[in-house]
Amino acid sequence: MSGEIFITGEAKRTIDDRFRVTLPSEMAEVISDSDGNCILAKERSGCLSLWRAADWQKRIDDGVALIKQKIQTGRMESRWSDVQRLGRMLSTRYRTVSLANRSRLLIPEGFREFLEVPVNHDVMIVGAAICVEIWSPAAWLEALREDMPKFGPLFTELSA
Amino acid sequence: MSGEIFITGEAKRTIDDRFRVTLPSEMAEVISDSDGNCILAKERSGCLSLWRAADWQKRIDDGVALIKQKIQTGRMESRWSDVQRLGRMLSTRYRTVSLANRSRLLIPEGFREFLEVPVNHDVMIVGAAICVEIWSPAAWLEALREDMPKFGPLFTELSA
DNA sequence: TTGATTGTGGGTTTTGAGCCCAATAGGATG
DNA sequence: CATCCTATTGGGCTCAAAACCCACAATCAA
Repeated sequence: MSGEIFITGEAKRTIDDRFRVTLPSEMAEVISDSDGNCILAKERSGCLSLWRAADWQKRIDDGVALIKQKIQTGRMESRWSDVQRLGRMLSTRYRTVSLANRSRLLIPEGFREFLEVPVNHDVMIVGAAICVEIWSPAAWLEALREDMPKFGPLFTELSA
Repeated sequence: MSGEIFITGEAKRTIDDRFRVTLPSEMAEVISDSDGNCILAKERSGCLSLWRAADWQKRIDDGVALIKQKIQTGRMESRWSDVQRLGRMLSTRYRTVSLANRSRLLIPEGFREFLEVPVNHDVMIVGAAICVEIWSPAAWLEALREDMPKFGPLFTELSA
């Protein structure tokens, strides 16, 4: 993970009639490489994520390495959550996309239904530290309600 | 916490049609840095808070810096979904804002609905010792009614 | 080949944030 | 009481970003 980045910020955008979204320029800036390319992944229903290509690759490699190591040392039995996470990651369908004019993303066929947002409706663009996420408003509210109470403990734990 | 500050005071202001509020000059003075920047945070529905960037940093950015460092040194490999989740919550919870003319705050998109005060209506600006709070009148009354009875005991306890 | 549909790259319009200044109000001062 | 000063507020101007619109290319089907 190219660690210098830590993306935060929140913005509302609307999907135009051709399934395009304009990302906030700062986010587009950090997420895309010099050709304007990045990785679009299905995160969960109602949510897509955008990654720097290098980070995405690293994420997969690291995950694989981690699991291999655990299998070898016979520690797999108690860590099914990691296996699950990896499986999810690998089976998550993703593809490379390019941002037109450095900031306009066309949501490809196959990802549209997954996002569950109809044309000419709003999405939330959210910085998630290591990636940028695109949420349907409904899923976003749901996730907030679910995760907000965990904020304190999680912050304490991760920064310990 | 830069301990020399202890903000008190109360004022009524109205949010203008461009979502601007003018802070009492004494408060604006103490919470903003030399560039007029400070941190705006979502406190609870109906209440926003303003912090000196330096103080906020003590609370949050130190932790973020630590997490960044952990990411860089590869100590977050198995925690990426948690990092994502945390980043997401950080994104919605706060952002840095700058005060125009040293005292006028533009309430950003995303914080407006949270405050629940329509344009051209009043808010209460309240000094809360270490930060400045912006309350919707309804939430303010509610909080007062809730907290007032505790004031005596609390004051006695804290000043003992 | 033709026409419809979708992707792509512009351009233009509109919106909103930042900045500035003017008008008002109210307090302090001489 | 007259004057000055400063805090607050309202509104205008400008610029950049976002939304909107259109023209063209590519693809595919009839």
